[in-house]
Amino acid sequence: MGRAAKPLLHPEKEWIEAIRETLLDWYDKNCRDLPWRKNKDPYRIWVSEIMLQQTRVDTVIPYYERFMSTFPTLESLAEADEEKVIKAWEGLGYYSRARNLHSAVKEVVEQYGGEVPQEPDSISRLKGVGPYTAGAILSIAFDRQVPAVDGNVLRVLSRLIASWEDISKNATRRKMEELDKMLIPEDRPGDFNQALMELGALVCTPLSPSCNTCPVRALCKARKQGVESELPIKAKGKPPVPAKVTFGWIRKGDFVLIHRRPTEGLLAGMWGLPTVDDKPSESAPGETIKEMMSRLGFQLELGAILGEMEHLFSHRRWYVTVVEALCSDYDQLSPENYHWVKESELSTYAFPNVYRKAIKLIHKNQRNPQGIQGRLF
DNA sequence: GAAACGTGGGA
DNA sequence: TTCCCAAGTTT
Repeated sequence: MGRAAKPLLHPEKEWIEAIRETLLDWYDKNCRDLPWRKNKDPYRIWVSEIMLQQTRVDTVIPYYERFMSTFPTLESLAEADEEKVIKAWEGLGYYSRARNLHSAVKEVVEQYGGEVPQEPDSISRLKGVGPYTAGAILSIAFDRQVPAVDGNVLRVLSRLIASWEDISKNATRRKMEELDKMLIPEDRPGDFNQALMELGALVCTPLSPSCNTCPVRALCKARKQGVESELPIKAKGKPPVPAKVTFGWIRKGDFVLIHRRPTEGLLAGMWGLPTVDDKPSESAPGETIKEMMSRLGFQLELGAILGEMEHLFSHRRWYVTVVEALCSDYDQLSPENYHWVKESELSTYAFPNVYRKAIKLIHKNQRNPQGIQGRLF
């Protein structure tokens, strides 16, 4: 029995009407001109919604433009090789989104004649389409009266009704979906859902919300109670788990060796530098090279330690040692499993940001070799 | 329910 | 530097 139980279940009729009118009016005047708002092509909306998962609008825009010019239609994406799809996604992160989207689009071609299904049950069965994305596509592209509750909506609604429920909980999202259902007007479901999100992105921001310019400030219960900066309640996530890894730096002339990462786990199936998770028992560089040899399937000798760096993922903290590994017989390498790429091309492979950092580090230490004496980690 | 899954920006 | 976050889904 939270403090918000009553308003969640019984919002006043007048309040609902006022929220609808004010928010839609505000949205008409303030909605941003975004590339996926050019028309209501469900495919265009779909791609944008997948890219926008856990990702900022400004980050998505250039990827979206590039992706849409590479795969302008649902059919063109369905026909594409996965390699090409991943390539177009490279740098955006959460790569299973791209794989799931590709597989779901193929399913739409095979099972639904290329038409994005308009029923909640059908669209929700597509890979990568969860409750939010299903609601977003259905309401925005097809004007179906379906809730689309994302982080923005959770925050905005929590403040509007002064809910103290933890928005990181699944149960809270489901309750907010019920509330959203009651709010969505029959005539403009897509615009209303987008208005809620737009308000969250532009006005009702996580930190220091701009209540003085908020169109619905007079209707906001958190504002009325003076608790807008305390809401929403969100349980803190766990800090990234630290781990030590080694990158192998294997050169042949001007080229560097990359191989395909395992098909499961972090950066699954992406091309990258040979990477070994350092277990405590084999944390010495020599042991790590042995591990790398068995991974790659050919002889290697330990070279110099080229540098050390830290990289932070949302859920993992990497302490990276870059080790030069020497190969005496390059001809034994089969081209299906390995690629030789120019150092300058390396940053176009996943994960580019880490490799840019690594290359910079290597160059710095080559200019200043006495800088690296041994392992710091 | 909890953990896994990326990246880049801002305070 | 460090932490939090941004239009979540899958296992």
